[in-house]
Amino acid sequence: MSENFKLLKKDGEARRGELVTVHGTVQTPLFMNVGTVGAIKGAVSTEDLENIGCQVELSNTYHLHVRTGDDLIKRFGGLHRFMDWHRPILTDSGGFQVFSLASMRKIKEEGVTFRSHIDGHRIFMGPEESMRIQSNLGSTIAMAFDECPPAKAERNYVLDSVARTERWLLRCKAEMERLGLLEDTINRKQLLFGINQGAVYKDIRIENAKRISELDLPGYAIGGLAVGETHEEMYDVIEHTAPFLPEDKPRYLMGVGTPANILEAVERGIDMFDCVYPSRNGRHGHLYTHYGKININNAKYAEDDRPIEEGCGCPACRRYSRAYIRHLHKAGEMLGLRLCVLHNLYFYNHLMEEIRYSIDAGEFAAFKKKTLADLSSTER
RNA sequence: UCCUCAAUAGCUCAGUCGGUAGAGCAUUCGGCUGUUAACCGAAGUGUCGUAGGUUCGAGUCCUACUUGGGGAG
Repeated sequence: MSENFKLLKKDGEARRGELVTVHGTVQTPLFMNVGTVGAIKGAVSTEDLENIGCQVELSNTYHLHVRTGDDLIKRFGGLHRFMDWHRPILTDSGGFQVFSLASMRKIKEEGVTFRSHIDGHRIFMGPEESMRIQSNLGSTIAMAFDECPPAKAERNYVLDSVARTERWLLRCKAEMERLGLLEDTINRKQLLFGINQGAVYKDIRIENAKRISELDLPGYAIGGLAVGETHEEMYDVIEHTAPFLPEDKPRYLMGVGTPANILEAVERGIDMFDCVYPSRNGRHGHLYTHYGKININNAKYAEDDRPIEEGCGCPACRRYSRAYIRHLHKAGEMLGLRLCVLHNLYFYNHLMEEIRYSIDAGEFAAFKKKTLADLSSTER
């Protein structure tokens, strides 16, 4: 049994677990709230996150390195102290930016050269650089530096890319071990998670999963999904790959996804999620409810006196009407964005709580079926 | 009273040499999956102030009128 992860119960392939870290223990399955630059976009404070029931906050290595600088954050005692958030933080390695900033980077064996998206200056990041930055940030969980190939990537490219990402993983592990011994390292118990890749090629995914599992890392992620493939392809990859990741380690599906995606992935043995959807869609006025998504900008809500979702305990639903929130959006008021983001984050964290209860009760399959049906309902 | 400038989409305005109209915003709807995203995309909307005239053809040139801005008295 891993010292950091306790698998409490299985209900089919769905898992209830507990992840123990130096920043506290969190309950899985869980959703991590994406705050790329050390803030959830939409004027959401760490106090808000606590009130909403957020267990883990996620930030980004590349973005914090470019602005304001991980060295500065280290001088503040790390990201936890800098942003005054004391529950776990997971830092993404910058690997996703290899994908999302594809037009401004060049990949080599040593690492990746980026053009800064801020001012165009040259930035080199390889496994060691990513580990050092994440060490400076002092995050609870550091992600391995990987390449995230697009879904449509050709098989031979993916084979080369995955092999390189595996070599990078060994370098990440070595650098992490070295940093863990240094006197001035902020979090010497930082957990390194490896990342499975292989696009939609199941055999590549499986072979990669087997090899990285041998490294006995404290957690493993499935990356490179939700980047252009269909939902069916994504579920298929998860279903066939997850069994080859260690049973006694947390499994994190990176960047996913919709409430339905999460239910399907939990059913296939995933424990951790993150996605920009609740925050980004919130800013864009798209709100999640148990009865489907609503676009608060739609004219039909102009005189709707109901809350976003009846019975929701979020700060927006406890006080404000759809009509008022729509008005705020239309007026370009930041409060409109904020209330929508708070609602969506609450919805996601609350959904995870419901998932955990249902697994505890051994009723996940029924819960999933009912929730999926409700989510596709047209009653708003 | 005279001189002058203007009048085109809901709003603010483009509109070439005369060839039957466009933009931004607004409106309506859609998209966003380890955030380059309070973003991006699509759609709808016109008696071109009114009435005449010139011309094969007028938003465009001419005349009168209406309304508004500025100026003179």
